[in-house]
Amino acid sequence: MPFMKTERKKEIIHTAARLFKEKGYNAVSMRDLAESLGIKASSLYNHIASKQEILGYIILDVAENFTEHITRVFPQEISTTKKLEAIVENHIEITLKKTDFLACMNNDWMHLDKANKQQYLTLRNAYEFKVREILGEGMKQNELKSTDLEITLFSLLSTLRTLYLWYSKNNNFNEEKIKQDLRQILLSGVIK
Amino acid sequence: MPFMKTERKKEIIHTAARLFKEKGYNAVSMRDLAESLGIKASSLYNHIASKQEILGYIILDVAENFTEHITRVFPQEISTTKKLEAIVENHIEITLKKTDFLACMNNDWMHLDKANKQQYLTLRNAYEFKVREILGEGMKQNELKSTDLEITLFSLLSTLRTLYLWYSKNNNFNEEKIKQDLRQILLSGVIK
DNA sequence: AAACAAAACTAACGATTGTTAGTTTTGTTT
DNA sequence: AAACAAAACTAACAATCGTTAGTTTTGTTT
Repeated sequence: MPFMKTERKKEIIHTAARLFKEKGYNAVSMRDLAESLGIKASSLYNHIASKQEILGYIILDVAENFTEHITRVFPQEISTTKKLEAIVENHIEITLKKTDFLACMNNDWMHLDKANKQQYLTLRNAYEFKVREILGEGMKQNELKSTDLEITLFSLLSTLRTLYLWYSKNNNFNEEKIKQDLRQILLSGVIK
Repeated sequence: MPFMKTERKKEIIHTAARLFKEKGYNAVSMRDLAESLGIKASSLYNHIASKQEILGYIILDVAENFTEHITRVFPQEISTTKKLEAIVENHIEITLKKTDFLACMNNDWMHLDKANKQQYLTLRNAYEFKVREILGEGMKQNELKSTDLEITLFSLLSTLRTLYLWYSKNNNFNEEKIKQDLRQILLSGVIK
């Protein structure tokens, strides 16, 4: 069966992400993961190098998704409001498409090994920096209310980061509706 | 030394909370905990019954703090805005006074044993229900903007729950200032 | 049918986990 | 000084952890 090269690996990683989301990285054993896939734990090592590798793949994958998007939006010559809307939209999209990966990133990034953790934190800091710049520019241009920059940033990101929790509970998750509602709640509270 | 009855136990629990906050429940061994206290792991069992007991104590303690407060505020005959302000204030206070316990509750509640988990979730659901009622009443009385109730609730609670993350990073955490800022961001975006 | 590689298996390893039993130290009370 | 209890200790247990080595099964390619 040498036709599926990385297919099985992806299957393992997605199953792992689902389990990690439910119980946390450390509470999921390789035997648990293997059982969910209908194989023995040792068979996993035909496809992956270590448990750590799985975690690294999951978290850096979704972290890079965020980085990629904001790197594209940041330099555009559009209003602050438009940029923030694009960011909210991106969070919603990733929440919908990569729920398990996102949950895993939020909850288990501190269990990454040293190299991966450093890379993750670098990406995260760069992301926060860009959002901070956008908010700051909006306040400077008098497009946003001049509340404390840091706390506004924190509040915005907190809500967006934990969106997946709310998504899991409400199955009637309408992408267009939630986009409008979040814009109203998060941005109308900030926009003059 | 039979004078300190529960003093040492509290010390253990607070140290555990600090470690759990940093590394997560499952990543902290009883030997790690003991070492932080300068004793051997087996000595812990002179004071506590199990690792689970520690987690249960931490989480239910802070959960009951929230319950107690909202049970007191909920039936008061004051405006919705005043109630929400009281809730925000309480979250700030607990964030400041019980940072480690709160972080532990947010991150490790799913590692509680069956009985404690059920009790925690009951308390949490009751809390959310009361906040939902308060928001609903405010919208009904036309005191709040009529955005989607569930998503407003989610956004509010997300920010408040993860306040401790922001607090850890910013050491210039002025209680009075943050109270005002959060009221502006969270409530002014909602209040007409 | 022979050859081959992917992917499963069995069996086991050394390390670590939470916890228990039994003993000694420590400090207070009589 | 004798008695006592709190709280430390040593030593070990059964279970589980991630992982490795070596082998067999499976399915495709020649």
